[in-house]
Amino acid sequence: MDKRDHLGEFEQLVLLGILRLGNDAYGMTIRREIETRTRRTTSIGALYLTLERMEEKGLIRSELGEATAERGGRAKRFFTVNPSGREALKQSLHRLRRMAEGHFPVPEVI
Amino acid sequence: MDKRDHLGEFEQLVLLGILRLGNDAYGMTIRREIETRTRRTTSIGALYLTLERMEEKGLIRSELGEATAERGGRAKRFFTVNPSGREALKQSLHRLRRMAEGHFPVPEVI
DNA sequence: CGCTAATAGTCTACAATGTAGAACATATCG
DNA sequence: CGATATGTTCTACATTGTAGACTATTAGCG
Repeated sequence: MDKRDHLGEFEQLVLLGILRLGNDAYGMTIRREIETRTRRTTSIGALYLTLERMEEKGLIRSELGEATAERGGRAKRFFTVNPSGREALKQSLHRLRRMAEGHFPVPEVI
Repeated sequence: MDKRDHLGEFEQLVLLGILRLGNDAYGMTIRREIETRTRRTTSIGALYLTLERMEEKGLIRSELGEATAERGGRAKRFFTVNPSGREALKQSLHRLRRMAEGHFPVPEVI
């Protein structure tokens, strides 16, 4: 029931970032997406560490992309949200919604 | 700009709980509100510690109520959300909204 | 070629938040 | 009084969040 699947605030943002980037979600783009949309700075280390931890928990998965294309270029590591990650996000937003409703219009989730 | 005012997930829930309880927000009721609305268990220690920390940060304030009324009863400590707490909550939900919009219908904040 | 700039990811150390549960306080009721 | 109910404090530790230096890899250019 209470599977200790609580997501931190940053984890929520990262999951949402991956979802919105679709098949182009890797470290750099996820970071850019979060910074431009939320106007909040993030350190690259914080991001990768969070990705790492969420992958260990099975919320997301990653696969190395082939070589590169443009200028600089180390192989990219693309991230995808797993069903359990989607579920955790859904639950997390749902809890927030239940607490906010009636006071703060809150999001319908998924 | 980026005042490191990031709220954790639990902090968001606690702030919302206080807001929704109005003038009857104290430890026990806040806890009950969160548990019944989100179906998530909380330890009493976690709650008070979070309240303590948010008060130190100036997000909320508290005042001791007079004696009691019913059965058992130690003096209650009532909590109120300060303007800065309201603002932090607003910003926090806004960030989430910006990341979710287009994918997850998200809350209009305040 | 060999160097520099550009893009991307790893590692380490530490701060802030989250979680539990026992202990303590205080009042009512029988 | 002692058992019971309500409420808060304290202590110890786990999980998340944050930074920034460091490493890796490739394109462009003299």
